[in-house]
Amino acid sequence: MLINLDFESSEPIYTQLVQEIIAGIAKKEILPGERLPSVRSLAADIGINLHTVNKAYQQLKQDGFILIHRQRGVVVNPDGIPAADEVYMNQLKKTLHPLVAESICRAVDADTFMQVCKELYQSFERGGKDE
Amino acid sequence: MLINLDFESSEPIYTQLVQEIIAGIAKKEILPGERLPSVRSLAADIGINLHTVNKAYQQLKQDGFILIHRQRGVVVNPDGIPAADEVYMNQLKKTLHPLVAESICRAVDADTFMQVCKELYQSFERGGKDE
Amino acid sequence: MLINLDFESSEPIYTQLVQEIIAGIAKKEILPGERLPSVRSLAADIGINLHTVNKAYQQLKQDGFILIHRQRGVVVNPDGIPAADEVYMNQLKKTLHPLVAESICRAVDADTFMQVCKELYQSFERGGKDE
Amino acid sequence: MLINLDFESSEPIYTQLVQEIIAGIAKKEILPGERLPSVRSLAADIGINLHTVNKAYQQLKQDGFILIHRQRGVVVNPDGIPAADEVYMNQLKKTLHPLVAESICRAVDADTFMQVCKELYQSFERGGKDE
DNA sequence: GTGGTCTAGACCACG
DNA sequence: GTGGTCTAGACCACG
Repeated sequence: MLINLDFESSEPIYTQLVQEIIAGIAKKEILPGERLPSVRSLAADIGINLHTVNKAYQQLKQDGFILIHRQRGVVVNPDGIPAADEVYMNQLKKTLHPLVAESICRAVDADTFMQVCKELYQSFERGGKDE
Repeated sequence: MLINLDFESSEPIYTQLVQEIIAGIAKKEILPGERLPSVRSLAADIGINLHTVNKAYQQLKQDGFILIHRQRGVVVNPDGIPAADEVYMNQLKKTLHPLVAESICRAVDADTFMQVCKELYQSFERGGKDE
Repeated sequence: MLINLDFESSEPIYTQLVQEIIAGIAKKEILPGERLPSVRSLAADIGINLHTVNKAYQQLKQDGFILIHRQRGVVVNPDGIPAADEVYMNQLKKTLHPLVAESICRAVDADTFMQVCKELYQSFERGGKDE
Repeated sequence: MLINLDFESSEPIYTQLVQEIIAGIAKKEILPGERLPSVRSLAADIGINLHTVNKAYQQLKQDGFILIHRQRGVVVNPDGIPAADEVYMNQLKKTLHPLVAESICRAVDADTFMQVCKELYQSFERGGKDE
């Protein structure tokens, strides 16, 4: 899996890292039960601090994506990622809301918007070269 | 237009304000050429800092949503909001990307995702009671 | 509220801090909506690192005890603490299980055990001098 | 006796092992004077490290649950487990304190809390299927 | 070797 | 002044 970080972005590094790993799982580059690099080795590989990696891992653990064994390291949740519940769907809507609002203002119609979503979905199925 | 702010959110107040105003424009509650309250009066109405409102207005101006005249005050861009260009669409894709990734992991399929988007679009057309 | 930490304990400082603050809420020394000290001032008062206080606050936030406003600081959840749900009760049972097991081995009968619990409850109602 | 370990728990394995054995004694699945498996065989059975089992046994010995003979192996204390003394009761109170505090905050009243304890006691008498 | 905890110190966004 | 992020470096428990 390729981790792609933008150090100039205002998006925190740990958030970007979280998103990259989720993308890797979505693309099935890492499967349930598979190991992720240790905090230290990933930090060294990327060239960031170990605490930053740790913060990303803690959030992924919190959200059910990974399990952290103190000894055996970090693995993608072997039971799979928890399916979307009402809380997730509401959160998703809340996040999409301003994107839809601005798109409407800028004359992007619903079909175009949905087409963009569909293509993103397909890019993950095809191996996710959109990243 | 109703401005709805969540002071407990981690989203900065000025960002929420920007989004609320954009939502108001999307719902056609405020039309091109119409005036927005002055920085001072809006700040007083909502009970937030002058700088916060100013920051929001500056960003809206930057993005082509409003014009700020020294004398005539703040108006929604009379020429309409600049239509989406390639830069906007790329930015949109980049923002949607992690949402799609997590949704895939959580077993939300493309049709469900697009249905959520469609409903959001419809909520704006109907007057945006989803806010 | 008095924060009482044991730096010799194997219990992490941030965990002790979490427990002390929960005890303060249980004793009604801090009420819903009331402010807690800022991360920095509490760290300075106790003589520990700001990150340690932050970790405690983050956990309290996670568990619904407090809200963290970036500007206005930290307040006890004005809506009150989320009531126990099934998850909490199961967690509680799981934590009590080994305590009951060892107590049985050591000839502490159910009535004595429950009496200890009752007295602890009463100590909180009386102002919690048991701490 | 069934040893049930959760390798995904943040609770150290040796602590879980200690608790499982104490639970077995509480349920009278192993009686005073009865032998426990050797360090080696238990480690092999469960599939964990020798040191982990050893650490658990050392703690059980320390707390008076078992005796470790060079030749005769490991036996549950034939004189029975040392009864609770003041030290134990104080330790128990200290452990229960944060559980009671959080339960109060979460609107679990004393009767409910004690009922949970009572049911745990009963589960041990009935053979401890709650484990 | 692994993650967990803690410290010290820095810079930043927000308001 | 507030919390958020990030770094660098240290020591520890676990196995």
